Amino acid sequence: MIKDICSKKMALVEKLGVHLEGRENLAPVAARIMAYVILTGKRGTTFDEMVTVLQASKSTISTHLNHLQDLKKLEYFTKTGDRKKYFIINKDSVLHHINEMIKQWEEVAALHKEMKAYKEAINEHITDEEEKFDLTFHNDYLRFVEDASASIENLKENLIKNKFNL
Amino acid sequence: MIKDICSKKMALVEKLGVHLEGRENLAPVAARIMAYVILTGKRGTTFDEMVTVLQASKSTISTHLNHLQDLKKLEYFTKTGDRKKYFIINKDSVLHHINEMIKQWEEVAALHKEMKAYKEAINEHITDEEEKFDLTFHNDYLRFVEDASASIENLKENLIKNKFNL
DNA sequence: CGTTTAGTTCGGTTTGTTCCGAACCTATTG
DNA sequence: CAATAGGTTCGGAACAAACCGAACTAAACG
Repeated sequence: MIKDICSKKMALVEKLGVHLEGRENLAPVAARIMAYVILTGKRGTTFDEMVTVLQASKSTISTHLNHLQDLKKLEYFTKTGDRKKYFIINKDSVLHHINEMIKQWEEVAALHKEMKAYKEAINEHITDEEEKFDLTFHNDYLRFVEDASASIENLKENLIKNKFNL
Repeated sequence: MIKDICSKKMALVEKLGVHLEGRENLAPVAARIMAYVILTGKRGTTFDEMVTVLQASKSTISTHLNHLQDLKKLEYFTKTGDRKKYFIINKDSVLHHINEMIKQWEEVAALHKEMKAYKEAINEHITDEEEKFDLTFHNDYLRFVEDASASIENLKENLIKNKFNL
């Protein structure tokens, strides 16, 4: 029974791990660390536990663990009279994630504006209307990004509100 | 003057290229191909032009070009009496991109639901309330994904409408 | 039929990533 | 002070990716 739950957990670690590898651009073991921490929850998980359960070397766990803390994805708490670190996901990782998204979209928008400006500059030197650059692609994309940013911004506000109301 | 515009173009190709490498998970040259095609616009660009301007081998261009077509990111048109292919970005790439995003978020939502179910199943076997899994992380995330999906879905509708109205 | 055009395919090199083991470090404990 | 706990750091092995050149193909041209 306990074994069933445990294997279920490790199956989920792998599944979530694969997902995080692609999504967050993490190395396989780094992604498994994230997955394991998420699925272990608030009780936290230690360095040694991860070495054992993820079957990776101490050096690998150490390196990735530090990297993940640098990225503010993980944090840890301690217990008095216990030198071990208990790792948990960063409390405001959802918010962090949303902020990352907003930042990325702002970048995309800036890029599209630059490309549009370039094409407009060239269009001025072209007399034949047929030959001119079509800007609808960039306009569509810019509108998409603007609207998406706005709705994410909105979500962010709601999340912050609910954090304090409930 | 023409040289200025050209170097401006190549600078943008590199900048956009770097962005696409990370964003769309493309190999360096593949990302440059996308960037160059985007910045060349509707007149289209040929195999040979890319070999020259991107300073890559025929084999590299060939492989990536086929890959990008498989991914529906690029398409081409031809001219009568001209065997060359003129590559342009897929006409509905914005829409395609939005659909990809929706699909990805559905995947994320499914994963979080699975994790939540796992934690709920374990919670039933735990008597001490303090020890139980906290589900707010998954709930927050699920709400975020649901709302984000809804607003992207909305954007999609608007884009489709505007495509036919104007 | 030989040559040119417009690519494709394959094998191999270069480059980069990911992980490991061994040695090391810094408290604490017996 | 030796041993243990809880890690960190470094050099390199193993593997994967990205790209290239050379040889090839298929259609059209002369």
